[in-house]
Amino acid sequence: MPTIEQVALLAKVSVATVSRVINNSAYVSDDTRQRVNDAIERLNYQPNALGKMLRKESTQLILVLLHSVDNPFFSKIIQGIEEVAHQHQYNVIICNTYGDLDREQHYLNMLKNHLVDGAIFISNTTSVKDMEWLEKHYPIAQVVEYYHDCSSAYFSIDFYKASTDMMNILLDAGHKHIGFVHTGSSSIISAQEKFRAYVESLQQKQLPLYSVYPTEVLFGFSEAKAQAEYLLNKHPEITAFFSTSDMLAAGIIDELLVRGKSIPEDAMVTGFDNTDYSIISTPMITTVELNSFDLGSKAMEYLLRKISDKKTEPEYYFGDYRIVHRTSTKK
Amino acid sequence: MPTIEQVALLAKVSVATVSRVINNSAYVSDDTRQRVNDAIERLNYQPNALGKMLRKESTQLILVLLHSVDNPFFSKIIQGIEEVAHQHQYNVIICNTYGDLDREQHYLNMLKNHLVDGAIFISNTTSVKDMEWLEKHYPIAQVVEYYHDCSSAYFSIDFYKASTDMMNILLDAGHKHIGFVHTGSSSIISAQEKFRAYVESLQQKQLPLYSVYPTEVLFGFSEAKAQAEYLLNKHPEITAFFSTSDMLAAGIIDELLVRGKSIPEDAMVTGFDNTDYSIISTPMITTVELNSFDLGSKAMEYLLRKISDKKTEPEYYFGDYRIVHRTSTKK
DNA sequence: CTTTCAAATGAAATCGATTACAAAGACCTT
DNA sequence: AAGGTCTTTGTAATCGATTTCATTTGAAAG
Repeated sequence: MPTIEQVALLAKVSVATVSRVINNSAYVSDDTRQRVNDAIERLNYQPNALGKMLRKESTQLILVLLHSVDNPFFSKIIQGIEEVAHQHQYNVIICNTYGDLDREQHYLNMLKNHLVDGAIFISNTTSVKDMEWLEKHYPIAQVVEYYHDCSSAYFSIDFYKASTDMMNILLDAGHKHIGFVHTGSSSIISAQEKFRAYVESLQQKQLPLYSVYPTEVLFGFSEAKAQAEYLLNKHPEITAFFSTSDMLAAGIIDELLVRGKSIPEDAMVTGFDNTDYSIISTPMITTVELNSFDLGSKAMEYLLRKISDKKTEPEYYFGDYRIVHRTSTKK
Repeated sequence: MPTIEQVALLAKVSVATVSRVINNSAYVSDDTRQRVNDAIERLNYQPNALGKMLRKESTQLILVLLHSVDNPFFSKIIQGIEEVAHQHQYNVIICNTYGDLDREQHYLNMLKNHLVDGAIFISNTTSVKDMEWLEKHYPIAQVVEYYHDCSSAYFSIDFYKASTDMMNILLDAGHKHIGFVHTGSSSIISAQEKFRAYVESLQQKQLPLYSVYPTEVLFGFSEAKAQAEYLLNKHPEITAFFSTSDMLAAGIIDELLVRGKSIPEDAMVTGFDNTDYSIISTPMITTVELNSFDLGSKAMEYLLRKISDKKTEPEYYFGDYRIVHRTSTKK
């Protein structure tokens, strides 16, 4: 592994000159430039990134923490982040936490140890208190999931409003017995807001609530199917389901079909996120589409501002969304 | 941002001693240890990772390059890699290339610049020649996709054999007109082997081939549906489809259902990878399940051996697979 | 009372780059 | 010819850690 020093030696110049050639940072005569480039070529020299980063006190690296990449919904967000990052010569590092605090802390050390210049949380496990502390010391931003009582910046959508819109579709279609299906952590803001919208929509019309207390199991087709089965056994009067993701909607649909119901005639179902699942499912699922790419890029742009100027004030952004009407609710 | 020097100053010891306390690497009296820890606490000191890495000439970082995290099939592989990596105090960095060579090269600089100790390619865009060169200079491994004429290690499955098994299911069910549907790059080994199995299975029985030349579009539901539509219009005699992924199978199924065919009575369809798509689809899809976690962990274990001993010989591993029989082929 | 060895600590080199500063030469200008 | 500017290069400090080597101290052994 050749170093800059060996290049300098071979080219018979100082390391400073080699550095100048590499970075094109100052006057170098054509002759020496040639010699240096030859030496670089001959030695197959690759500058050591660590040396550079240490000296520059900047790594041009951004950490993205998320539950797990296997949620396809996250993919577009990441693309948005990457797009902006690459435009500014930043590289993006994606790390899976699997909702495990230890693992998250472990990866967060990259931030604390200055291995990355900033971090974006797509779904956080860290407590509000720790987030607040991080916000004070490092450039960070939250995407989709966030803490309302945390001063750190976030880029999300108004889940309450979107969910209320969804509930209105079911209510306007005349449904009076609407079930709520959710699996996964109930501590995240999106889950809370969706549930709040469900509850308040029904309470305003004095309609009954049907929901199972969220299990702490992960977003799953089978879990949703099981919840739907449980609810339908207990309350056969249910004719519609509001669920918090497309995958769950698919599970509910499966259960309804097994029971011989036809959709949307006998029962309606709604999903969330407009993932591929909503198209693959038969019938296709009515769902909420967020501009996730936009959320990712907006967050990254903010982070860049924050990195270059520590005094940048945190921003709080709610992006657009639209409801995609499909067969699962459309007669 | 406090440095080790400021800690030393505050604790009235040398930086060497602070380092000893942090790393527990040599004799330190209880008294000074206490003082150092107090200073660390008071300054809220976090050691700078770059300094450490530079000196140690090891970053404990592994780069994972893949097309894009939005292919859920990759998720289990990554989990396998992470599991082993974390056991050995390595961190994993995931980077999306989107099949873009420039982007891949860009990320590969992390390897060339010694920012990571090794790399795993889950789906590579780099040419065989470049891979061969990388193999000579850095610890690398390939997972799932690989180059047969490249000496670098790989961990995959025998796609030809698995695909032949699949074809036999369709052939044994009596089908004589079987279509092949594939979208995405045809340069990857899995696509080639699957296609080879399709062709040879039919040729052995002197049966006709039905396939569209693969478009370079990405793995898509709609593209698969369009291909099925095209093939069925041209060759109404087709009664079965062998497709290279679950998502594609879902697209084909959709087209068949639109045409009023019932599955599996009128037509059969097979997928690949056993992703969630194969369960969500109605009917559920017969598919091939790989032990992806195992492939990931095996690759990571090899990489660790290679890192600690450059002379480790490359390994070539074919993992287990099993066919999951579901409604799309089961009468 | 010397010798020996372990424990405890610090000074300084080192990892591989960037960059401030200094200095020397070339080329004009007046 | 003196002074100024621009080009070109090198020396050495610096980033923040680890680690080698040397030194000191104190206790145990002879």
